Amino acid sequence: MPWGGRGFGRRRRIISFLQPCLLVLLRRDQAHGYSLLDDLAEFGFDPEFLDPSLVYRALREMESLGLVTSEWSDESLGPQRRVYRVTPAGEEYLAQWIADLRQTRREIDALLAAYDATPRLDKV
Amino acid sequence: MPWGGRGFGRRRRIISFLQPCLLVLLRRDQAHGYSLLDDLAEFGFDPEFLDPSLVYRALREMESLGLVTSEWSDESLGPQRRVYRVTPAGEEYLAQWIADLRQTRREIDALLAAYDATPRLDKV
DNA sequence: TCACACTATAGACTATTTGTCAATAGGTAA
DNA sequence: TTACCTATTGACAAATAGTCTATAGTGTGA
Repeated sequence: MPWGGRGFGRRRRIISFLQPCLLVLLRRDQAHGYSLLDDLAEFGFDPEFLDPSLVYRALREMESLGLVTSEWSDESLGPQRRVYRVTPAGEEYLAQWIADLRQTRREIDALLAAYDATPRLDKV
Repeated sequence: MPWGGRGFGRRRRIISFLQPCLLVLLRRDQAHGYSLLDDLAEFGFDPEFLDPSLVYRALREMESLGLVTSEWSDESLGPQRRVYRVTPAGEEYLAQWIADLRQTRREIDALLAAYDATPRLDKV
C-alpha cells in the first residue's frame, strides 16, 4: 500500500479540559475533590450537572501519572477527605497543557475567522 | 440515592473539530474528500499525518445527519469522486457549532487567565 | 504490459475517552 | 431512625478517535 494509515500522528486533542482546570485550581491551593466540584464553575462547568465521579476519576488518573499527590485528612467534620496538591511534574505537565491550549485557541480562531469571512448565502 | 449520576448533562463537548472545519470549507465551495484533506491545513491539520479515512468517515456521518449531500462526479480524470455540498440543515447546525466554539474559546480564555494569574512558586 | 505511483473512497477493528449509574460511608438534624 | 449532606469509589455502557487494510481507476516509465 502507498502510505497506510496515519491518523493525527503526534497531534494532541483539544479536550481533557477537566484535568488542566483541576491542576490550575490545585495550583492555587490544595483541595479535595468535592470542593473542586464547585470551584470548576469558574471554567464553565455547571456544578449541578457535573458528575462527581468524573472529577474523582480525573484526580486519581493524574495521581497515577505523578501530577498530583494526595493524603487523607480528617481535620474536618463529616467523612474523610482526600486532599490533593500539585507535584513539580504536574507543574511541568500543566505548562505544556497551557501551551497546547494556546495553540488550540489559535485554531479555533482560524475557524471562526473563516466562518465569518464567508457570509451565509441565504442571508446576504 | 440523593442525586445519582449527572455527567455533563446537556453540555456539548469541545471536539469533533474536524466536522465544523469540513462544513466551513464546504460552505465556501462544494468539494470531494480527497481535496478537503489538503484544505484542512488551514485549520492546523497536517495533511501528512491526517488519515484520509477520518475525513471520509466524518463526511459520511454528516451526510447521514442530513448536514451535507453528495453525488458522484466523474468529470475528472482518475477514480470517481463523491462531491459534497452543505444543506440548509447543515448551515443551521454549523451556526450552532460556531456559537459553541465561541463559548469554548471563552472557557479556554478563562483557564489561561487563571493560569497566568497564579505564578509558579519555584519561579518567583 | 507490468510494476508503480497517485488519486479516491470505504470498511473493520482497536483504543481511548466520556458519561451514567449504583454503592458505600461518616456525620448532622429533625 | 430516617432523611439529607458531604465525600469517595467502582463497574459498565456509549461515544469518539485512531490505525490498518482493502479496493479501484488512471497515467507513466521501464
